[in-house]
Amino acid sequence: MSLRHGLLGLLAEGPASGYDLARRFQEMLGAIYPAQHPKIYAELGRLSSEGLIAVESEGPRRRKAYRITDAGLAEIKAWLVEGEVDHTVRLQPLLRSVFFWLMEPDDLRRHLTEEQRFYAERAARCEAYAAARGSGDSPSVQSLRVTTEAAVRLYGALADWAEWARTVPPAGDR
Amino acid sequence: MSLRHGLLGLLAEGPASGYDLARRFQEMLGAIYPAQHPKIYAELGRLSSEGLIAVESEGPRRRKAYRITDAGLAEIKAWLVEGEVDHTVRLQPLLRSVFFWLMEPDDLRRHLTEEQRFYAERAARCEAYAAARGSGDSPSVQSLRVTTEAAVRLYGALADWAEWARTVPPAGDR
DNA sequence: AAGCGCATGTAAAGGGTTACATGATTGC
DNA sequence: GCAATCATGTAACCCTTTACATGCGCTT
Repeated sequence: MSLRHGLLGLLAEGPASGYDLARRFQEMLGAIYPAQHPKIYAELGRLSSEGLIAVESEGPRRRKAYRITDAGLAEIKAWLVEGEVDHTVRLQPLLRSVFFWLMEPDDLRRHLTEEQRFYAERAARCEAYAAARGSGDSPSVQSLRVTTEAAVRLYGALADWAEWARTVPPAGDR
Repeated sequence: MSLRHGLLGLLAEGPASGYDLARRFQEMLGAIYPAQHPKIYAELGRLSSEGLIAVESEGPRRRKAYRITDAGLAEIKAWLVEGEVDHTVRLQPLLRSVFFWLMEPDDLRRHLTEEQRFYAERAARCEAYAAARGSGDSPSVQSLRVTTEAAVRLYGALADWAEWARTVPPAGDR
């Protein structure tokens, strides 16, 4: 249950609506922690009923902007320090790689080329995203750059791996 | 639904029981694709009723060993070539990093030190696991080494990132 | 007035974890 | 005989995604 704290954290930067938060989760956090709008609206409802966030304003098109409350700020800060870190990783592409020996060499090469392209593109996108808010110096932007750096390294590592895997196994083993 | 194909893939190496598969998922795939036994037994039941695997033998303690059928082998091979690759990544530690600016510098340093230690240890474990089956040359072992390489690179990248993040932001920003 | 993007939700289904439950065999 | 480990399963719960549904407001 970290979406809860993810929303609190984003709201700590300033008020936002469910729609805003969904968009940010999609374009900025989609690469590291995707979340869809139904989950977000549901969680916002729960957070609000618990007093961790509150409706700040109602706008056109029945837009509801939430702001974080003192209790909410205390909650996210406590979570960051005391909460258990969940190190779970679940990557289908790596599971697939366990079974590469079942693939025809040609298919495998194609697959790895495509994977490499995909990861390189993601890494580039994350880098571009970071560059876009280049000079911003607020604490939250600085944190975001740290996150982006992680994403770039992560996807870079996977891209390099895919390239390595494509060339290293001496063509057609099996 | 990739657990299904994960099980088929492991059974392609040879017959195994649910217990065996659960153990392998825990010790070898736990770092990249964890799965618990209830899910595994349930999926084995489904695969079996669909004729993709079959009970090979019943042993002591009502152990049931499954083997993959021709249909099952065809299914996993088709999946590897035609199946959509799911590139979803969901890493709580990276979500946390978006909110580093909400932490006290001391707490953050402690956190990053612990993270670095954790990832370095995981990388080392994966490396050790690969070294343990060092000389094996069968196709499936070779694939496993490719997977392990990915895991080592991945966790290595995260360890490096944590170390970098700890030192780079000039001590106490905010 | 038509169409797009904003904005919020509900419902159903799928995927996964945790806790509970049970029993057989082996080694001490 | 006792404990540990092998071995399988069920039930309840939680989390997440996909599909469905609706309506407002702005632009052309």
